[in-house]
Amino acid sequence: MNELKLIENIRRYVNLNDEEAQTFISFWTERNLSKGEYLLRNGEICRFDTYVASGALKAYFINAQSGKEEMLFFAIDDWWASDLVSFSTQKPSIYSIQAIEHSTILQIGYQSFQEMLKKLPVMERYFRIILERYLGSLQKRIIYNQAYDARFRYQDFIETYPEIAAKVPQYLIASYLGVSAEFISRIRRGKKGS
Amino acid sequence: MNELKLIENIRRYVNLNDEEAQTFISFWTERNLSKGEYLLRNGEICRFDTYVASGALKAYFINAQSGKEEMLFFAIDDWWASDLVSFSTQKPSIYSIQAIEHSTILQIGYQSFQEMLKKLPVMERYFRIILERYLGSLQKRIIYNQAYDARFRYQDFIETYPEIAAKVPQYLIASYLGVSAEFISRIRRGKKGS
DNA sequence: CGTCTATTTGAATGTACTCAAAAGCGGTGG
DNA sequence: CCACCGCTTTTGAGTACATTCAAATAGACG
Repeated sequence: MNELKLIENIRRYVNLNDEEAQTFISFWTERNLSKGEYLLRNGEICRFDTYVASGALKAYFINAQSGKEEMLFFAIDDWWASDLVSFSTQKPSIYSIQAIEHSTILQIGYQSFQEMLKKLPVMERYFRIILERYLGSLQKRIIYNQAYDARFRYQDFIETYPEIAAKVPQYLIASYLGVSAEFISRIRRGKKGS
Repeated sequence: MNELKLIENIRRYVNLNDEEAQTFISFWTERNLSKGEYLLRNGEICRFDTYVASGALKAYFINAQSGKEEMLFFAIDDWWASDLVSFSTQKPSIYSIQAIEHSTILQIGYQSFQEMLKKLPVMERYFRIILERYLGSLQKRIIYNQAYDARFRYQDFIETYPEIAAKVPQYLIASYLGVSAEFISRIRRGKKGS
């Protein structure tokens, strides 16, 4: 069931026949995370690539000065949730990933991932596309944070990611947008004339 | 000469024998850009991957509200300067890249790039590494913009990229850091007790 | 030198933050 | 079914970090 979700996702970007899909699936392991459980902790090496079949995760790093969590991204149903840099280089991650509700994930270890790519070279393309899309979203985010005010960014966020806005508490979205939770509240209150 | 610089760069990450290096080099074309010349304009498709042998380029996008340029990155000697997303997808870019001084670059077209990868599969690895490093720098930048104040970010910038700080006008660095040019000036003035 | 661009300085202002407290919401147990 | 608890959101008041606009300097280049 969950494997099919992942295959469906992949087939949006590359062609994969049923046999290849079967081979691909055999590399992955399903796992459940309860609320609050960690997928990865700051300083650890990201040893698995993780696909989120259902649930919600947050990736954040701790501000050394204020001690507060700064959100890097969210991952909900049908998204990826790994530190791609740490996974690819097998070096320690600079952030943590934690479940914010019960989640079901599919995982593949680093070695298996390499084997899988050898058996199914077409997947190189898929993962390059995923990487590029993530890159694009990071660029957009940098640009938007520089260029636009908190109100604009908040409204853009809820339009771009309505499913996340519906699931994730506001104070986490505030952190993602680089704004205080209180200010998001004020934005929502005075949103009439938009 | 400039080709050797690129080969040297590549050999920092992957092994390439002299024959492979020759093959690789044959795909690239040298080109000169004079100050102010554009490598890419917002809305155009990025048709070349570009290595900067010497000089300095800025990548920026125009804020629709204020009309101001918002810096996305700089590329100086021995760096890459392309919109990787636009190049890979062959879709229009959302930003522009322009020479801020006379620059010498090496370029490869989209089709040639694909052929080159077929002939030299080892280069897949190199370009994935470059992509990941860029990804890491974007993540760091997002985190730092959220977490730290302008003074900290400025000081981190000049420590991390002293060569850029030496070459690029302050008002462009200000834009890169998401700060006004005037405020950077004030930071520098009051930096005694750092 | 004069011109054009870049940087600095001043004064007033604004956007968003902090701290503290109150209100809302959802679940759990008596 | 209501009371209570923990967590999230809202509200208020005071404040800070950084901005804007305007003008003065300082640098670079022909």
